[in-house]
Amino acid sequence: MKPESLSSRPTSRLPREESLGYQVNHLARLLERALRLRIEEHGVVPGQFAQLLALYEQDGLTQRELCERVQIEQPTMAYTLQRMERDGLVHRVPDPHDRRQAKVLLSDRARELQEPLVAAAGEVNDLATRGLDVPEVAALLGTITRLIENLESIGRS
Amino acid sequence: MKPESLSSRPTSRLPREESLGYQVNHLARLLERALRLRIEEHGVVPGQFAQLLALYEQDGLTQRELCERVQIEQPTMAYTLQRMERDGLVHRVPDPHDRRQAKVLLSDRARELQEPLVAAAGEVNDLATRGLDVPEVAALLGTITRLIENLESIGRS
DNA sequence: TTGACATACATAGCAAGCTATGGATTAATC
DNA sequence: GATTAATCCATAGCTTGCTATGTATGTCAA
Repeated sequence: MKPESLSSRPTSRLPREESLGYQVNHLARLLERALRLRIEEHGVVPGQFAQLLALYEQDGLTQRELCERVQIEQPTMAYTLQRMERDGLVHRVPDPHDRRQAKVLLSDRARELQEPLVAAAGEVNDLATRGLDVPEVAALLGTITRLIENLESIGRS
Repeated sequence: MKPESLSSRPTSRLPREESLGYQVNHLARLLERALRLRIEEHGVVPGQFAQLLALYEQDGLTQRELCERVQIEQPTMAYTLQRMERDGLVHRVPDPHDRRQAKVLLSDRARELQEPLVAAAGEVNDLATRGLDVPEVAALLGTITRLIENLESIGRS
């Protein structure tokens, strides 16, 4: 009995329900929507969320450091930081020792949002994983991490 | 020993690595990139992929029907179909019985792309799931499906 | 010290997703 | 039959992601 990987199916058909890429994309959009509904009252949008989490861990990172931690390309980060600055979540302080870069610092408002934002993310997680037991969720996160490692390793090989 | 769900953690910290939403978003972007690199030679982009799969299953769907199958909002589909028409992948034939709608039909070129596109998706799936055994991948897809059902059910409740 | 390379950030242009809204056509109701 | 409601699609405006490219600053070597 052959393993029958997804790519070795006999015909050229590929139902969406069996397509990993489609399912992951769909899930990502649903999670983003659920998060958006719970954080918009705080004037935050999903694309700013990971940046805020990173700055809660360590404030004053540079744009480059944020890119590495959040795993977002630099131009995307540049625009996101512009919107976050516009929305009063961060401000940037030029580094006097290296005028190419600037430290990104949380505003007071952003710091006050930490609790409700993390709570909102927890709500979404709980909602999404309703009916699943703890090992199942752990297995999910573990498998996702392995896929991410697989996909990131191709750039480095 | 308490279950300790993601939302009931003691502090207000939420490492990205433990955040379901972040990890799923990250994985989705990596899968999209891997697919893009493999299909761009055929003049197709990731956002057109699910639509093509749906039309390979059944040609001549309306925009509305495509939205339901691909689970994309109607305005997004409208723009994507415009680009697909521009790129010579589909054309639209007005329905004489209901002038509000039109059937979306695959071009010859699009039909010829079915084999290589499905092969490309298979390659990405195999690459992403390298080192995982078949039950592990099946469990992943099954769990993802359950999360999708959980998140979709909130709109209907 | 200066010319070449490297690094940090910004900008342009595009894709792909969303919500909100509008216009045209069909269906339903009075 | 006329009005109202529902349906289908298009458009506007936004966010979030990407690649490609430009500009300014810093670094290093000749």
